[in-house]
Amino acid sequence: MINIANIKEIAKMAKVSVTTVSRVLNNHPYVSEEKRIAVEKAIKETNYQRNINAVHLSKGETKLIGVVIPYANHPYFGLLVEGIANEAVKNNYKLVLFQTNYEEQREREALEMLKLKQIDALIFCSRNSRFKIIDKYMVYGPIILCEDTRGKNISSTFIDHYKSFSQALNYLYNKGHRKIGYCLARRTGSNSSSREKAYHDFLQKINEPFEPNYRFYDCLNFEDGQEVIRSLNAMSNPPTALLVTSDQVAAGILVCCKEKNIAVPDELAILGFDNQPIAQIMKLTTFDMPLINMGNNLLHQAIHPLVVNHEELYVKLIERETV
Amino acid sequence: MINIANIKEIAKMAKVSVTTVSRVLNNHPYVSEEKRIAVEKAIKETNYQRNINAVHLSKGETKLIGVVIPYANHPYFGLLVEGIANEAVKNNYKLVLFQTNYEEQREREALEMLKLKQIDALIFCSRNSRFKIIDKYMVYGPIILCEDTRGKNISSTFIDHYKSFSQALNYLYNKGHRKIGYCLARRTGSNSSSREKAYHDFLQKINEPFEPNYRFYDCLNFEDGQEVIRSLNAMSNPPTALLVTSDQVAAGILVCCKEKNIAVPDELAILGFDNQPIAQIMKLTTFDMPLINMGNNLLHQAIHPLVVNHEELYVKLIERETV
DNA sequence: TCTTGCTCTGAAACCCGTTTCATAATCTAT
DNA sequence: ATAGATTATGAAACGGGTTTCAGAGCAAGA
Repeated sequence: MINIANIKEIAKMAKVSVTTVSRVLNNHPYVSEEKRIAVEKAIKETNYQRNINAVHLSKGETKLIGVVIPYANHPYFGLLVEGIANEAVKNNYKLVLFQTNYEEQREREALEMLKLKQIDALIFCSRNSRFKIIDKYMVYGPIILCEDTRGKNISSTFIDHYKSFSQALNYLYNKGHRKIGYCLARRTGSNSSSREKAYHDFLQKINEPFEPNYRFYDCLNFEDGQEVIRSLNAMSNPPTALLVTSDQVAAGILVCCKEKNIAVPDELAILGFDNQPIAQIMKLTTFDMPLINMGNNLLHQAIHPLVVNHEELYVKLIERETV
Repeated sequence: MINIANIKEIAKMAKVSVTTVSRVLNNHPYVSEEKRIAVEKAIKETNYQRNINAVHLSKGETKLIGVVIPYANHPYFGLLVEGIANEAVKNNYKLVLFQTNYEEQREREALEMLKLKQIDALIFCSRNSRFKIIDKYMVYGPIILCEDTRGKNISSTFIDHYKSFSQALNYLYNKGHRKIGYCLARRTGSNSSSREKAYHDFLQKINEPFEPNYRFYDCLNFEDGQEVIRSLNAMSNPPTALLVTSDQVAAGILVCCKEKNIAVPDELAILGFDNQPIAQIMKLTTFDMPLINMGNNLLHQAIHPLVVNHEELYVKLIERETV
């Protein structure tokens, strides 16, 4: 029984106007019981389905939320999207996924879709485009970021990475570490900058020199741990502790340590981030990040764009055996 | 400069009919150079953008492809989606993601969106609904599956899991193993069934008894390896080799083995599937699955639904150190 | 009794493109 | 020279809903 009827036919069948049918469909008040029942009967009999594109055209909304992520294939974004998706289901929204590989062109496409009203709102889980560009598109619909935007006119759910990185550094300091390195996913980006700033401020506070070699970038996946250990091995004065902003990478490092007989945590302490399942099984000390929660929240902000609000979520230290 | 103009205004400005504007927008032939330039000028001046929802209503297509996955947060589906997404970008399509957690209700929503023409085609990376239900929706648009559908009237890109599982079993057999267990992601599903059938046929062929304890289900993530090793430890007569249909799980098992001093591969051989990065770093022997490729192909079939076609892709053994 | 204010209803305007059809002008081939 | 194809153009129909507006019926308050 292929889709056939349109609202006119329903109106004819129920002997009412299309307006009344539309009212029934949208649960408007001011429809008499009698006519409502007649319309519902006609709908049932014809197996009528609204043409959703017509609805979109009329209403100018699509019930679609854009989600920008650099890689679909990474547990951090996996969890974030999971959180967004679950909340979307609850609220009868669907997601349009933009996998960008951090190409600005892809991000621009997402923004353009917002402009064209093909999506109702846009969530940036991570971005490469400058803020200025994103700002230009804010008139077209809600845009939500997943980074600290306090002081800016754009809503977000975020973790204060300056704060949590500082917390992590202090934790290592209290465990006696003075030579601390770190691994970041990328060189640029709001979150990375916050962390680097925290690092520099920390060094200053404890009065230790800045060692450029102690920084590692492009640490994204399990396999990136190899390169870190390789570099460490080549150092005459390697760090005694490593802050690793992804449990995947931390796990990769850990495996390499075992292989190369580097004692963890005695020779090298490893502190992860995310508290992914892999951290649990590998007994990784890590900072729990409420990613699912964060996803929930992001979607909520996207569909209830009442006011600009910045929602901070907090990390929690999970002590296990690598520090 | 908020969106303002519509096609009528452009027509007025360029002193042509809306039809001609539409022709220019859609690169129809039969527009004189002169008018084409006038229209393009008006478009540029007003910064005109087509209302995409009106286009959808008119054309009955959306340039949106639905992608059904159970979990966003799993490397198998991550790679598959990555492959689909990359090909989508190339062809100017966007993806609508349906994360189902294997709930039929979610799968149904995706199918309904196809019916409502809110998406042009639908790709099932994995499904829970019976084939019969999916079949009912095939009149509404292309549906592509990621499983062996040969003999069925529905397109797919797939790996013959019967074949590859048999290949894996034979490989272990030739290495001297007779007591072989396996870990699957779920109890039901087309791929799992093929593998179980391969297993049974293999046992019969080599004339070994069927040992129900050697089967493990719900092995999806890294942490699920723990439970497998726990069970194995409690067995008086455990398998000497394990076929693990996800490198994540295999890696989890491997880590647990190290922890419990189970020698791999001497005491327990582990054979993974997928050839994820984690397999490389952990020196896991595994079957490479062309997931990105598969994703590319799935999208291609979705947007070029000319005829029913079943595209088989092949696994490739990667010998490392766990068998 | 007269106003005011609900409740209920439908005609018509609106959202905004695409496509069909009719017509005219200009070529091409016989 | 003439039938037939090709190029070029716009009016109008179409896709299918939502929303505005005007009007009718009826009840409550002044």
